[in-house]
Amino acid sequence: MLSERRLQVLRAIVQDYVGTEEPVGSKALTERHNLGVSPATVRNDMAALEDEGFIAQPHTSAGRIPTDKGYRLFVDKLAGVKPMTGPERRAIQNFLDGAVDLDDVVARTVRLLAQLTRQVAVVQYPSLTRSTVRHVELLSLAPARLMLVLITDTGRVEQRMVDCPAPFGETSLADLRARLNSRVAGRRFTDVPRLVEDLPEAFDVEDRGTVSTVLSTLLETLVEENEERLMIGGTANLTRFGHDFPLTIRPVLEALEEQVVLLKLLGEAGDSGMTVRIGHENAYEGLNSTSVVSVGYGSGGEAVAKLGVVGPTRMDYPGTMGAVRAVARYVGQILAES
Amino acid sequence: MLSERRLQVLRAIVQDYVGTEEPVGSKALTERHNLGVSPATVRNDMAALEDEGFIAQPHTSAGRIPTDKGYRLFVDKLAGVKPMTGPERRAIQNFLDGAVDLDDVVARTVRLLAQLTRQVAVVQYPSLTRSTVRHVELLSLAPARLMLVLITDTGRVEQRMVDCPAPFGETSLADLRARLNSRVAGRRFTDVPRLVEDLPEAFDVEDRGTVSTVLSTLLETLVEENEERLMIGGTANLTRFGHDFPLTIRPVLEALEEQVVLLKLLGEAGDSGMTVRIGHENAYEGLNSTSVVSVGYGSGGEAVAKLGVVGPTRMDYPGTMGAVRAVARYVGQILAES
DNA sequence: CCTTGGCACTCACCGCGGGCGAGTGCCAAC
DNA sequence: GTTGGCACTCGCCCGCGGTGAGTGCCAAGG
Repeated sequence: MLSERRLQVLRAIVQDYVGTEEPVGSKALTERHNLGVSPATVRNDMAALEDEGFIAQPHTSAGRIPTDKGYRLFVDKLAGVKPMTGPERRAIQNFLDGAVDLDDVVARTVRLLAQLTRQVAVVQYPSLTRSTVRHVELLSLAPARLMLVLITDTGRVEQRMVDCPAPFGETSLADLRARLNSRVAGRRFTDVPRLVEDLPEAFDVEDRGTVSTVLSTLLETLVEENEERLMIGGTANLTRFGHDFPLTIRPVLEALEEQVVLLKLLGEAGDSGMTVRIGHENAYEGLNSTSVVSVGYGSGGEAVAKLGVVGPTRMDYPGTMGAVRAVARYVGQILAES
Repeated sequence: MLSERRLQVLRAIVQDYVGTEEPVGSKALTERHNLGVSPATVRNDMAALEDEGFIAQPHTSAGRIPTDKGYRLFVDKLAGVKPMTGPERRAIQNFLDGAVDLDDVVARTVRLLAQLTRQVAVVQYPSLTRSTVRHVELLSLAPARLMLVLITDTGRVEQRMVDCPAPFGETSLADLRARLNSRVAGRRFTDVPRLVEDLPEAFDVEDRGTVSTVLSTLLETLVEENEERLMIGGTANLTRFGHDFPLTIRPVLEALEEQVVLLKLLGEAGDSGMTVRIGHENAYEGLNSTSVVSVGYGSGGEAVAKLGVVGPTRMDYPGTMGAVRAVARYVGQILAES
């Protein structure tokens, strides 16, 4: 176990390195933080910290920089979450309050997060699988062609074309529409399959094929994973990444374009509370020099999706975590209101 | 007027510079292209081209690189559009054929363009203002709350909530739905205002307020400009931009995040045929070192939106133009089929 | 008048070597 | 356990000359 002071030293190293982006030495440390001990003592502590793998030196006889493990300790034990200031809070709220629809909420959230953290923001659309059905609508486009429109409680709208095996009359359509809604409106997506299971039996034989087709399309829509869309923003902040650009930035940009990767990344993060993945803790190789701070958000107490930021491992963790948490909270409020 | 050979020299310079990314000198030119003249002659020609502002040298006694004006001449007079090869064509078609809905078509198009050109791709969603109405649906969510769903011929779906001034019965709703569709289905957006103008008069006095509200919401949706969304992709290709990264790449990333800027950019491009905007021809400052190649695309003969790529002024214009044109053509086909 | 070979000149690039200084590890003293 | 001293390491900066690609100019030849 590390002594209290050594933890202080680690904290100081992380803070300085995050501020200056340069390896920090023993002398500079004692000057900028009043640790109450001499550089020599700090040197001993640093040697110990290095032995334990919390810090490293890029070259012999240069200062130390934190390792992923060092950041991990810092985040877990040494850093709090820096709360937003009052003005910041108000700014967040004002900015989000102007949103007109779900797309706009997500878009604004992305911008806001990117601006607050000066990093790349990622916001997942409220997931279908955890929300409830507000309404299901069926439109007849042609005798044997329907459009299925699904409206969720988060304001999201999904539509699908349905090619029917047989013509489907207007009265049957109205009937199906009514029965369907009476069963699923207000219910959670996960309950829908069970609720509509026996629906075809209520119809004439010649309509059952169509009803089944409609139902299976509906169920597909509900589970369809690629509908877990997300929006990203603030990629311009990647230019503040470091000095050795092209090599660092390229894989990150590539990862950001692969929504699949990002979704998996967010999915791996814990379901409750804030998750911080540091450097190599990220499964995806291209993000080995980045940290991902993410948290779930939702309209009620329950998280329906996640949002977060991607930035260099050398980031201001307390500030970033504070911003992410605050934004998630306000977005949740906005969603609950609408 | 420039002699034929001088044009050849300019073409050779552009081609070599695009290939090597390095200033090209007189000797290298004569070696790599058989111009039939000696380096000395080429030097004279280069001096003339420089006087005219088509090329410039970064430092005294280095090779020449084309100026924006030089690229302009190259594109206008010297370069053709390089057609896609057979295999490329088939690959494009295969890739796009797999799309399941409009979002998917756009997403695939972006990926495809980015991959083919190895640059940043921008695809505008088919614009509402030029397409036609396929169907308008009205759903009653609550006694005084409706949802308006607009389906376009390009497969796009827009929805709006409508708060009614007074409760609106199911029969009135069905009536409105029927009348509305019989008037606007299959019509162009621009014609809709005229077609629904007198619709409220057909209803009872107590329903007219609601009908008017619905209509104005519909009209708003039709003209709403911020619905001109677009999708971008291939930003990772920015890392191949040049050597002096951060400075070049940052403003471009910023521009790409500002959809407004991009939309204006595409909007400024000519309505018919392919448009190439080179370097400072782009109004937006951040894109002064990039060229934008764009073209309209659409389901019929008419363009309903634009797509294109953003890349360094030093790009392979014939190849890029070929790819952009080919993709636009195939996307048009896909849209026409669905 | 255009083309060509020759020639002197410029200047970016590269590799080398020395001085500088921040930072370290070790040690003896407190 | 802490501190000051001290020798050592090594990355960084800077100035240096050599090299070579490329240029502009000029005089000779078609």
